[in-house]
Amino acid sequence: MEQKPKLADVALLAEVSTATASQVLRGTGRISESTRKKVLAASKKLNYVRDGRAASMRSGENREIGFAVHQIANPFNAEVISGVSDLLETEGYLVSVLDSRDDTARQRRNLEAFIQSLRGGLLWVPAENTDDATYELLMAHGIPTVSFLRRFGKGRFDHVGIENADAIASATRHLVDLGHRRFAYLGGTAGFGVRVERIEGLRKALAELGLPPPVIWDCSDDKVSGLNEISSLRNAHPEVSGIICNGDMVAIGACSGLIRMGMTPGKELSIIGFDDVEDAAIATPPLTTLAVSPYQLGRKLARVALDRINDPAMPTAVSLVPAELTVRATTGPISG
Amino acid sequence: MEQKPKLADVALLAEVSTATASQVLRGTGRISESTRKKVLAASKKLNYVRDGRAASMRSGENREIGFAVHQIANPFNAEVISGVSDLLETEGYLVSVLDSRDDTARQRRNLEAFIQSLRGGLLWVPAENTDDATYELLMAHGIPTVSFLRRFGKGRFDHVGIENADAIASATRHLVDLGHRRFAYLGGTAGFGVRVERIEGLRKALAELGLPPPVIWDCSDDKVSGLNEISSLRNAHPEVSGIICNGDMVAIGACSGLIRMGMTPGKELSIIGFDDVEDAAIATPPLTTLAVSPYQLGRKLARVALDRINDPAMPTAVSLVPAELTVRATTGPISG
DNA sequence: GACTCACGGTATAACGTTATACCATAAATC
DNA sequence: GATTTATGGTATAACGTTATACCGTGAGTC
Repeated sequence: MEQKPKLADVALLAEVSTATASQVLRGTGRISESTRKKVLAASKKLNYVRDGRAASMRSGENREIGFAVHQIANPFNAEVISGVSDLLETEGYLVSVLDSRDDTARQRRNLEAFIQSLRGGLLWVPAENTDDATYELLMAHGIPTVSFLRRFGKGRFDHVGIENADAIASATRHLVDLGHRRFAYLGGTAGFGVRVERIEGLRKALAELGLPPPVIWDCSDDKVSGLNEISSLRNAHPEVSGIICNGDMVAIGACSGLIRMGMTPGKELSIIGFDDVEDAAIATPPLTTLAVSPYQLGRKLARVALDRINDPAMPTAVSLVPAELTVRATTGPISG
Repeated sequence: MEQKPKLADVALLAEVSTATASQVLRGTGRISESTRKKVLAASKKLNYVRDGRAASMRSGENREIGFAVHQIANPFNAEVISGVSDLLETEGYLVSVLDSRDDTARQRRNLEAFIQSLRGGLLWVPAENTDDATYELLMAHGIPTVSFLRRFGKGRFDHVGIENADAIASATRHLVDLGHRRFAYLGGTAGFGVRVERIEGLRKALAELGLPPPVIWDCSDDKVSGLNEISSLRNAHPEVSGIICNGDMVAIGACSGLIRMGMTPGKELSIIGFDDVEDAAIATPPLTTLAVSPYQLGRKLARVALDRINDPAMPTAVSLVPAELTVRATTGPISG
């Protein structure tokens, strides 16, 4: 196989200068139709692909966007990714995903390597307990960055997230209407954005209704944890009948756990998830949840990123999208 | 904020040449301890991060690896990704993920953009119906590539996959021992690697036992499809009692479907999945499946890629890892 | 004291693009 | 016919690294 063709090879074959070839391929519109054709033919014949590194270095443009998530396995994130890339791809960007697995050290390594290639932008779900230094790192290197879901500090980056407090308030009202009086919040680990806001919302909603504060029960946001933790929670707090979960996966796990314990979600205990991932509707029983459309959320995120890239001087902003209570089978009137 | 510092700035501050600064930062070991310290101090003080584009362009090295998958949402893939990046990160590589969503057009766009930045390597689960041109594209640009799971042509790229035929044979024997005589293969769409090999394996295993050929029932590899298709399959082929699925997700969906229809997986019908994703063990009922450790598979994949990168001249090879029958609750003796 | 040699530093030319400024030529204007 | 003005092409200098080849200096050898 021959050497990788470069612009000079194309120019040579088309009998023009590299400057001309470059203009044709970039479509500046300054080149006559006849030479345009020659160059395009030559490029095609040689199977030319430009070296994006060189191009980006010279032009200062880079149409690659990174999406650094805390957990690639999370189906919610997977749907967000679809929304993000559908929008960005139509604008000619390439979206690639980095996974920190909520490990700050891994996240740090990933971001350091990412920064080196000076890509066009970064969408970022910060890992839990991300330290200031990592934020400084990103700030210092001036890559347009949008934080997502988990917010840190204020006004440092653009942010796209969920109206957590409002959502939780509507879930609480729903359960209270069904007769529930004692609540727990299940899932998530201490200290990070969404969970803090949600618990705060729950506390406030209960206080306003004159009800006792909720039990807070930490665990990771996956099915297995939900399955395991629900029995401990039940044993420790038998008075609790309304459970609001940090995510659908924990909620689904918790429902499986209840079934294993011989109970029925929506009868002895009511459970509400968060997100409305695809599985929520087809779980047995179908899960009552706070629905945010992850796909639409992804599109919103992409839009914010594009705006930032196109106008880096704009003041940073926070966009919150609402979550809507979707009642299915895991909530019901209190029994006994 | 000042301009982004470059190597020249570091060299200036350390009072050495850029050549020296470069050598220090790369650790060639040719520079005296005293100047080494000066340079490192200057670099730290300026918060210098090298421009990876320029470095890669000049040196021809690029420690970024792309992993192009057909479906990022698939939990199996998510676990593979963990294995891949755990191994590659220890070798100083950055792994980023591209999602084709099994759409050949999107895959094409992604790969074209990917190639432009001339990264260090590509791990690739080809989308279904990937055309020759896309393979040519990758061949032509000489990026070390390893295909994964889905094989195409022969010997063009290194390949890492699963011993599909053997696995299916053991699943078949298990079901036959339980008394099942009529089989179906559920899930996957026509014409691609793993499915072809598995169906072939099933055909052969049944033929050797003197049993009738299997029913082939196509559908996408997700829960919803499994849930929906199982009833049509049941109606169309009431004689079938042993179902082998293309993946755990379809299998779990099919089990949910059976339950909705008032049946019990492992009684009227036996169902076997493939992969052993995390959900398989905690599904209700727990799923009998052909277990491949996706994490270990990922490490194997990464290993093969590294070997290829380190020795591009080596002849291409195919590595197959076995899948092990893991009996849980969705298979049982034939009833009636 | 002339010769070799290792050591540690540097000047310089790449890598493959694109932005800029410039220069022909032909057409248009008076 | 001289002057302006589009039009379409090109030479050249960046972008920020690293590989190569080179060159002092001082120590070691005979």
